[in-house]
Amino acid sequence: RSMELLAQSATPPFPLDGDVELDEMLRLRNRTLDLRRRQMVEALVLRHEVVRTIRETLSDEDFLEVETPILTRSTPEGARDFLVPARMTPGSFYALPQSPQLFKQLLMIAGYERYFQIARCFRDEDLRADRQPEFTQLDLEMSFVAEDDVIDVNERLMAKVFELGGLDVPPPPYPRVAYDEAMLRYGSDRPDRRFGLQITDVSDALRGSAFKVFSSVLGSGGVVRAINAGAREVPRSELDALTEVAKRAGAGGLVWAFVQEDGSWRSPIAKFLSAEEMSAVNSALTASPGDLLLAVADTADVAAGALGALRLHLAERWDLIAKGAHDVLWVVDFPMFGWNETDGRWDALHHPFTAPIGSFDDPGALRSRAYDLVVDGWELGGGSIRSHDPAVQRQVFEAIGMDEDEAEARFGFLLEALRYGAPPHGGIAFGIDRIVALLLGRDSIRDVIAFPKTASGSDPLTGAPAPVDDAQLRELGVRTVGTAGKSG
RNA sequence: GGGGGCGUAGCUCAGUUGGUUAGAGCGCCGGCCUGUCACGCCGGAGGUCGCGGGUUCGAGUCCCGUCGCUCCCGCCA
Repeated sequence: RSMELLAQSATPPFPLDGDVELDEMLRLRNRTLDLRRRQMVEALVLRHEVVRTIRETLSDEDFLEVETPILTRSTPEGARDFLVPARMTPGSFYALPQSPQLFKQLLMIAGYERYFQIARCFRDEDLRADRQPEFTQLDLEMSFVAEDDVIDVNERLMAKVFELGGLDVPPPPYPRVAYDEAMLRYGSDRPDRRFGLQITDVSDALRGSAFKVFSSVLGSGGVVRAINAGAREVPRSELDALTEVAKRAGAGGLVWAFVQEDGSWRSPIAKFLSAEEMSAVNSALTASPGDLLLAVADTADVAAGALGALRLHLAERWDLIAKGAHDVLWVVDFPMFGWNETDGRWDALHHPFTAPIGSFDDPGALRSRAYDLVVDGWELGGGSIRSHDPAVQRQVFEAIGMDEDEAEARFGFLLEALRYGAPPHGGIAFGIDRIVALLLGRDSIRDVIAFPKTASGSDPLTGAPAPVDDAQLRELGVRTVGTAGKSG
């Protein structure tokens, strides 16, 4: 027996065995070595299995995988685009796609009834644990369908995917929760229902209250909502911390109250409330003596956001989520538009190609034919039935403040295509990175992407983004300024 | 753009109210042991305490600025 030395290794900068938590910069700078670690191998292998299962399942269901362009046209709605200067047309730019949305609709109109793609998408927005500037979607679209058809195919597909990750979830059909219900009960459009602490509106119990905060909020169309946090010893210092959580989420403050034996409250605001009011709130919250009540008075949106954030905070603080518990649901019945305070106009809550339900006379009351798949508080995917009638599509553009010329300039190719008879169609897109992260219980999608970016959008491995040579810029017709570009 | 956390040896971290030569475990180097398998024993090297300024007799520790990593809000049609 003889052995041959094929290659020699220097001492690695960090241990490659075990599951030591390493500095992110160190990992990404040495990604080649990081990728040798068990947790990364495990992630990339499972990722492969997920994509393989998706391809096989959808192929068996007669879906056709079609590639759509990476160099495409900028559509300034929605996320900021990454732009690529077009050398052959100086002053013009390609945009990297935020999603293949329009192309897949064109495929439907062209008669390809079932399409899918494992598509890379790009959005030039700030990063999060679950958001990278480039990410991978399972994008699919179907013709001659309504909501239930899309949901059905995808429930069967996702059930297989969950099984791959060993997720213990009940078989489909998955429950559907209306958007309004999700916002009210969980303070979020991607509710995590693995624990209680549901939110209840207690406005009716407090109308005409002598407590000024309540009366002024309720008098101006706001709400008072509360969580019964149960019987818990919570020191003053922690109540202050909870108040901070609520404030950071936009609330003016947080009311806390401990229910006493006689139903009255031990609370900073107890002296401003009548026994009847306290009793009515208690009963709305089915509160018993010893329970801690937490309430926010504000606009419905702010109250929902603050109590939603508080819910998640308490779940973590008190370790309320059972190990191995999972919750899958569809959020449905979304509003079509949301009021954009900054620009003073309606925005499509989902996207403007989503089919609306209702009358355009009251845009705020319009619903959309959209659905999101939510698992354990993660939005894994979302989709909708689209507008296949060009007249409806024009109405939507108009409602979001886009005049006819502008609609024509930006989406003329879609409106034109719709003129030639579009089948009713709809689809969905799932975040592959999120799915794999969820299956593995990872906190960040960075851990399931071979070569991800840091939170500031850089890649410590290659040094991207980086300045380019003046010569390169000149070739693109870009004027070079000062020493912004490296020379030579 | 805003807020929170972090930055001390190659790695993970500890460093009391500011006070001599800044520590531990793992790793690394040298030696010993040789049925070992998270081996064991002995010895050793290794640190501009992210960077810059300030306060002080004296700063890892306090203040200001800055860079980086990270989480969150805004943003993400």
